[in-house]
Amino acid sequence: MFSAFIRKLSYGSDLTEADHDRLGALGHVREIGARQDIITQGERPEDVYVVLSGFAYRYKVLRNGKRQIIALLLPGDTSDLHVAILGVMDHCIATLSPCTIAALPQGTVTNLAQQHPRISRALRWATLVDEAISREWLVNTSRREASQRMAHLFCELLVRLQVVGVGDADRCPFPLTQTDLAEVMGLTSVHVNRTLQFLRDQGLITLRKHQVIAPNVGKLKDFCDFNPDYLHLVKRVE
Amino acid sequence: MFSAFIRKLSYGSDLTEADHDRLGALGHVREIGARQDIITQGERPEDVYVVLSGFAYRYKVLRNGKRQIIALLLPGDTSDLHVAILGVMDHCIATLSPCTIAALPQGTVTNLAQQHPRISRALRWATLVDEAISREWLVNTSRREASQRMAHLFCELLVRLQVVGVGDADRCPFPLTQTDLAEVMGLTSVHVNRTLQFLRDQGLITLRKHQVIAPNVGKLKDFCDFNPDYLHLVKRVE
DNA sequence: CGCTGTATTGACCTCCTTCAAATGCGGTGG
DNA sequence: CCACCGCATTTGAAGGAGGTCAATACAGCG
Repeated sequence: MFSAFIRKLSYGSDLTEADHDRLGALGHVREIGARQDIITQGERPEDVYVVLSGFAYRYKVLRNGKRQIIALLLPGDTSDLHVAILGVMDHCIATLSPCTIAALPQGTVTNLAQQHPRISRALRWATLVDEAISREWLVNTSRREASQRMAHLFCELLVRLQVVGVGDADRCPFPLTQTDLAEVMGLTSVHVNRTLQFLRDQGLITLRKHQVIAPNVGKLKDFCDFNPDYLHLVKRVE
Repeated sequence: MFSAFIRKLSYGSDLTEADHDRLGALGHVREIGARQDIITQGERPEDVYVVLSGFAYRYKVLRNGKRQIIALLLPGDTSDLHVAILGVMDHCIATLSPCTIAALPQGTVTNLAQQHPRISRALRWATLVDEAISREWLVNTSRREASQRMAHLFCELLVRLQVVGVGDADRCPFPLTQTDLAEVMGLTSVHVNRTLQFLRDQGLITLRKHQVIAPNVGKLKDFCDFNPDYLHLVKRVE
């Protein structure tokens, strides 16, 4: 049940079997339906959340009603580990598809990190990767036009999901509607629709039945100049 | 010399006088000229950098030559505290104006955090704020049009600089050229120029002699719907 | 006083938005 | 099995925000 979480963290640190066991027996696990808020802006978070299955996301709403999805939380991803320090959430986290979520009390995480250096390292690594992804998204929305921007997102998803054992090298689940996708990409849903048609015509991406299929992943990566370095997935050699 | 750093961290934790002293005697300080790379993509960072004076920034370059500025590092800001974990930089850090920079060996930071819980807390707070800013920038470029986007940046800068005692409530140094500003905003320099004219005509912002002046800060904040919560500058009450 | 980099302007183009309507589709109840 | 509902996708037409290219003005500096 925690396999995605453990698989992901393994990229950040050489975890032992004992570490796996510790990570696999954490917190209070529950199922949450699709499109439910887990925590909202202004709230004071008590727990750290780990997505065990399903897609969740972070978002912000502007006063004019526009929404922006800031991050996708895939299986293995967590909400902010130290978030208690900030006191109050400056954005919301919600589910996109039905999710399995583990809620760990802040103290559990702190203890775990203090007592087990490899886990501590893995968690800090995960935090840094989240930041790196956030930076890449900023570049993506600022400097790539719609079609490449969207292709880049799909490349990222394919890699991130592959890491946690979801989907395949050339296909993966994708529970977002085109409207959701528009809120990720900083576009309108109309333009998302047209861009998807373009990508399909080019043989780059097909979106069907809540699944993304990339007939030719190499071509897709070339098209958007995808460089996965920012995901920091290389097994470290020290 | 470390006053900006200490002032900033004071917002994240109740530092003692002793903590101030510890923070004020750190690392190797040097002056760096304007527009110098401090560390570049692909490099393996040894040190953590603290900006003591001047403006620095993070940026990424795409293969098509387009650049995007991902973050501004103002006095008191640091490069990534745990960056050694990632191994390799996925972006560059460079100076914009002449800067005073302190370079702390990774180990110094780790020890400091381990031995002094208040400092540890302050540093983690600073990291979280950086992330929050990054998220807000994503929203800003994705969902606000040029004039509001730019106004929002200036609001943020005024607040952040105020915190570290640089500038004034309605004015602050601004060493960016319009081309730099374009790379921050995800626009072209031509459009930045026209947008600045618009903002000036509206009496919102004047940019002169490497200084930003906001004749009416309230009006500016209203114009772009600025909500400083994401900077998490409220002194905590626990 | 000339040089170099930055700011400014104009004309034109295109990517993306807006608004509104039409089509498709999965699920539900009869 | 079909009719219907609500939601998601698709399409069209028109407009606007911002990009591109290229020339000009300006300012700081040696």
